[in-house]
Amino acid sequence: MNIDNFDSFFPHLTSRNLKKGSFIYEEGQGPSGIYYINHGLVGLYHLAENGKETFLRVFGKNNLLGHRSYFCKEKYHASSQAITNAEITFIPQEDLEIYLGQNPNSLRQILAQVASDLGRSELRMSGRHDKSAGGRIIESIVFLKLHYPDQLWTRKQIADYSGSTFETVTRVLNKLEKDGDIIKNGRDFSIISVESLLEKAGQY
Amino acid sequence: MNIDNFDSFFPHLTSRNLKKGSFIYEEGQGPSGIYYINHGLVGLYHLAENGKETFLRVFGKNNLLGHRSYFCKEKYHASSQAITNAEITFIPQEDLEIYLGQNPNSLRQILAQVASDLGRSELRMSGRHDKSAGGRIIESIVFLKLHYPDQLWTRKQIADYSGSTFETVTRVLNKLEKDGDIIKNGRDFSIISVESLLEKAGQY
DNA sequence: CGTTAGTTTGAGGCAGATCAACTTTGGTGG
DNA sequence: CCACCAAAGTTGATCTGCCTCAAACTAACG
Repeated sequence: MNIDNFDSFFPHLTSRNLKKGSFIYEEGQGPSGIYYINHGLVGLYHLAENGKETFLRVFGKNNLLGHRSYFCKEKYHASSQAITNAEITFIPQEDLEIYLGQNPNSLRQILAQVASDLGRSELRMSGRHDKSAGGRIIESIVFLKLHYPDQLWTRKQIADYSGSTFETVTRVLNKLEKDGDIIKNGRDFSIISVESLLEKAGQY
Repeated sequence: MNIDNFDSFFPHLTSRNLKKGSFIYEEGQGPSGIYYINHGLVGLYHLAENGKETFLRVFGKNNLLGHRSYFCKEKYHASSQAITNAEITFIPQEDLEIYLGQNPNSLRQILAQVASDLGRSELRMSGRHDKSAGGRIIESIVFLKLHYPDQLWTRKQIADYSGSTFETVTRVLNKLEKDGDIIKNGRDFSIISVESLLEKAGQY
């Protein structure tokens, strides 16, 4: 939860319904406010010229979106896209600043969130070199499944999150099922033991 | 500059002199305040169990250090080490909170810094997969040399910053000199044209 | 001027990306 | 409810960037 008492503070703002796959903003644009996710999932993606995608962050119910660029006054460094159908509310700069003025504690909460995300990002960056692809894939499925258990994550999404390819994700998933760490059903799968997986990720 | 009027606000705090190579804090410890760098350079490093190091961030004169962990109430996710002889001041939680209460704008400045660092970190993470080692090395020497021109960066430091190895850095540097983009003198080198380098980084 | 930390250069190997062909899933509309 | 089909997943074969290992060289400092 990133904003306290959202509904009571912004009763005049209207939400927008997004279909799965639609974009909220794109890399290079400049923010004029921030977004609040009423429900649904949104992903932040960086797309390189050569077509390679990196899945940077996931945003869910009650999360803020677009706040990083807003607070450092930069253009968006990545694009945000609805992973599921979603409902979001845009909070224009004017309303946001009034809210921040009346809720001095909220800035501290946002700072805590961004600071935590920075740590996570730096550890993921480190993992790109001090861990194998398999280890990163295991950590990624643990993260994605634990935080968003109801979501069916595709091999491509797991690959883009872990810094790998969907073929390699397939192979790792097959091995994990053979080892009894996960159970596949259809395109989805469920984790048998998080502890066992994380232990295996370290060995990789 | 991360803190306005540092000297006038904390006249009672004493600074500490650090020799090149000494550690300020280590991964896993919990912060009880933050550090202010009076002068010198400090590096933030993540060290993996298999010995691989990642050079996460550089801190220079008047920068804050250790603020990320402080504000999200996490343990340090990496270790900070003096790159040069340095002088730093520890600001205990108590003093810091008084300062923040009297300078509401400072929190916003720190948030802007952390938000900017998050963007940079995520783009570096993306670059680990959508750029070649050569491209990342070129971007790294441009960043390090432009921001800290007086520092002699070793091949190892450039490698750990770019996500590569010092042998590969050597080879890239040799090629860049052959192409006339840099001039080596001793262990150091100077950049002839930033534009030319960045263009080359994209092609890699 | 000795020492050591840093650099250079070459050779070889491999993790995992890439390419390709095929199969399965699950949603859609008739 | 079934037939269809696009999207997602599987599997195997190949290829390569750059990491790793090794050995010699050199700058820079006390």
